[in-house]
Amino acid sequence: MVAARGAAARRGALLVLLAALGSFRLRLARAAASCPRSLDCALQRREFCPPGSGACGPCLPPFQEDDHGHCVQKQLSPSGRTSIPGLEAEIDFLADVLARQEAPRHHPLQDGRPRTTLVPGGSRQRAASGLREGHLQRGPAGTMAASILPTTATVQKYPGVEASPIPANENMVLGLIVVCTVAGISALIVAAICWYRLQKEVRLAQKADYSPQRVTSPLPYDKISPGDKTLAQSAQMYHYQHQKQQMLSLEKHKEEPKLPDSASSDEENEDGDFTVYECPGLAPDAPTSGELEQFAKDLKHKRIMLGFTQADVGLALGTLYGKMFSQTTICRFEALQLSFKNMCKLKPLLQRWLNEAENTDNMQEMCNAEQVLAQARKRKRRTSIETNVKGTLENFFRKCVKPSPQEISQIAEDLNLDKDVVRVWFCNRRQKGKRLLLPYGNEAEGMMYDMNQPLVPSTLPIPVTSQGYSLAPSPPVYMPTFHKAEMFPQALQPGLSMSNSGH
DNA sequence: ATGCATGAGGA
DNA sequence: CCTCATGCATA
Repeated sequence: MVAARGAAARRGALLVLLAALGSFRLRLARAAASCPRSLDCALQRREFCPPGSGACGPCLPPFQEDDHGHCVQKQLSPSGRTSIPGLEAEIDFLADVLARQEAPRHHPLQDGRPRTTLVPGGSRQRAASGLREGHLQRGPAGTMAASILPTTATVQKYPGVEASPIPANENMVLGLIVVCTVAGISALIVAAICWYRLQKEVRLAQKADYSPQRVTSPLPYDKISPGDKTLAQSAQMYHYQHQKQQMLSLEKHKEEPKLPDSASSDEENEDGDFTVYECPGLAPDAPTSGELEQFAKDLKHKRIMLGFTQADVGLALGTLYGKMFSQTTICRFEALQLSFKNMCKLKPLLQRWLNEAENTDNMQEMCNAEQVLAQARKRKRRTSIETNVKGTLENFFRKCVKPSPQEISQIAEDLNLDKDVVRVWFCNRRQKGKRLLLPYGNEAEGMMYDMNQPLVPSTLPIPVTSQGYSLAPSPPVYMPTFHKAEMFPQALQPGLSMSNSGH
């Protein structure tokens, strides 16, 4: 049984590695697309240069720089009159043959150019070497290149051979030649394209394959690539993560600030769920709202420039600092949708990641995979609440943000929902409301932060961030007036269910 | 990007 | 039971 588990675990680890590899390639390709130069260039420098900066250096042989400073493949460039020397030579050759047929006796060669030498061969040679390297993907490209190229070669001979015995049908021969030429050209082009793709793949694969050996991450577990070891170590990692997390959270005691003006003064004391101010002293760096926002924007921008996804970042945080985060969290961070306190807590980590990601060439810290084994518990299936029901809930929420258990039961009954679902819905709705309600008005009265930054009208209750997403979209954001809920004590009589449409 | 869910920690 | 931080699943 233990053996079986080991084998299964190994399989799992392998799968995960494969998946990671796949995503890594994808990312590379994505990043490459944004690189104004060639993929080769980027790979050589092991980074992708930002568009506009000429940091990539000159284009490499198979590419050529165009007017916009992009590296393009010569064959593909539409204006590229320099395209494929081999092709032109072949065309010339065919033309010669033709000419010789038409006027065999007259002027054997109109010009003295020795034009038979075909191609310096760059393209084909490279294709061959590419094939040699790429045993993995040789399938389609390999067979194509192998079968098509010889074909063109043989085709070229035919005109000469056939044409002399049949001098009469010159038109036919001409047509044949044209057809063959066209076929040859297109075959060459296809082969070139295939070769290019193949090359790309091969390089990516190589890069990805080498990477595990170069990885050096601060954690002791990162040599892990062999299966079993991975698992054992990830288990350790888990403990480590939790411990570290707890330590982290212990050392920070910043509190979420209350939004300064809008909401009247003293409601919501019975629950005290807003702690009013943050304590100034304890945060290591106490970012201001402006800083946070700026940082979030920065992070997003650079992350994208570097070709990472939000999930990558979350995973990388795990391998870098032992605390992993989901795509969701990174997303919410970038969108400033976390509580101020939460933002403050996450910022240093992300800051560190950003530095790391910018200044280091090994971009695969995130290839670690441990999320699999963390998946053990069964989760309640997500209940999807219908829109109209949601509307009703919203109505309830407007009247009372925190219904009592009885009220919750009542609502649940009315809406034919599970009580827990309703409860959780209210919890989440409150959470959301709070998020929307107080963006980052952290400058609690005492400390006015830098006034030179008109970034966010953080004193306003309406969250409008400079990122352009207005957080008050179609559904009118119900600013929960966090009153004591006494206005709605007995409101939940059975008959009250609005839209008494019955069920 | 978001909606519903979980779980820790706090009364 | 709540809040809060966070995540899976999905729109």
